[in-house]
Amino acid sequence: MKEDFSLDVIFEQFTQYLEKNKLRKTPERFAVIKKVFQTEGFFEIEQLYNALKTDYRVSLATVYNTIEHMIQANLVIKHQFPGNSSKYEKHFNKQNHYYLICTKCGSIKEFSDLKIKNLIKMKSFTTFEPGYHSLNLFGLCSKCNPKSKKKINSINAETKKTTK
Amino acid sequence: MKEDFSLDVIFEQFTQYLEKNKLRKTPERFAVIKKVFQTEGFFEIEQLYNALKTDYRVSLATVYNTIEHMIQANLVIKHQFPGNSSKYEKHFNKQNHYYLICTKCGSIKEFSDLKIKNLIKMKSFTTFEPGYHSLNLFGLCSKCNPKSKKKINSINAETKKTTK
DNA sequence: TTTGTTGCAAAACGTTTGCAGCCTC
DNA sequence: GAGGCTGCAAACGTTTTGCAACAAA
Repeated sequence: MKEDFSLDVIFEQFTQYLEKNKLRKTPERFAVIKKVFQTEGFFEIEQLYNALKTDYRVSLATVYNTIEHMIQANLVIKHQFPGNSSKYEKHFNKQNHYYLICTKCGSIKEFSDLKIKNLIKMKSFTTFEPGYHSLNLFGLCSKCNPKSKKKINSINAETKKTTK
Repeated sequence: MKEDFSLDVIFEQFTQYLEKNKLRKTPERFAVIKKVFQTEGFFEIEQLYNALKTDYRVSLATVYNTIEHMIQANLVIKHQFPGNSSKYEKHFNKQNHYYLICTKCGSIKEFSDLKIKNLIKMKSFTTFEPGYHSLNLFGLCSKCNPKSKKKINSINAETKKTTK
């Protein structure tokens, strides 16, 4: 799930959000954003906080606060998968999110599918304005599936191939 | 999202699960199940616990414990929508779950779409065995959408119509 | 100067755990 | 009878909150 972005553009987008909402441009906020966009894949708050602490003085409360703003500004997505703590993910512009979640071991694997994506995007509603969507397929991963000694009759095995 | 079920069948399915796993058939467990299947829509543990307490002596721990077994037995689904506490839903046999979630007010509305459902069900994976899926569309509900004084150009407004 | 934002620590909250006694099997 | 299950209360881990000091506007 590669994305093109430069920190400048991100900062710009966030600055606009801050100004629009009459919020202050504090160094802490930009430090958090920078770290988030340097992080690959999911991250948890505690993780991010620890990473930040090493070269910057921030409090947990500020990290939570800033992430919340980033969500509002459409720069971060919050996932609440099975497990104790929420997972977050950077989210440059609108994107969609497809996951295979193992109901036994909890492992999460991303996949993508253009046909599904387009079909969902086509759909419109009378009173709801869709932004992004996320699709979770719950099931058993290869490790947890008893009858999986390599499944052969896959019609279209396109995990991690269809992207972009 | 109406479902046909009788408590007997549910009890039967759960009993099978218990026996298969060498677990005991305690009255508490059946009291929890009964209450769950008498509940419409989502519920939270605290809610369920309070409802049960009025006419039965159960502990919170037992409620959590039993719900966990019901999930394993495929009788309950756990949702972790934005918000503090998990939401649960009875789940008789395999079903899928489609929601419109307002990113502003957090309201959740169910919808369904046969085309999407079928397309997703068609998909197969080399190393993953899908069970059920859930699709979350995040966006703005009518109340929170500034430019929604009744949207007219909806191509196919089929919320709550496609459900079988 | 004003007032939003910060760090800190305490509190809150949902959920999990330990344990003695109970009850299914 | 043995061992899984219960209720209870304490513990846990994440997230939120209150507040005085600080700093962006």
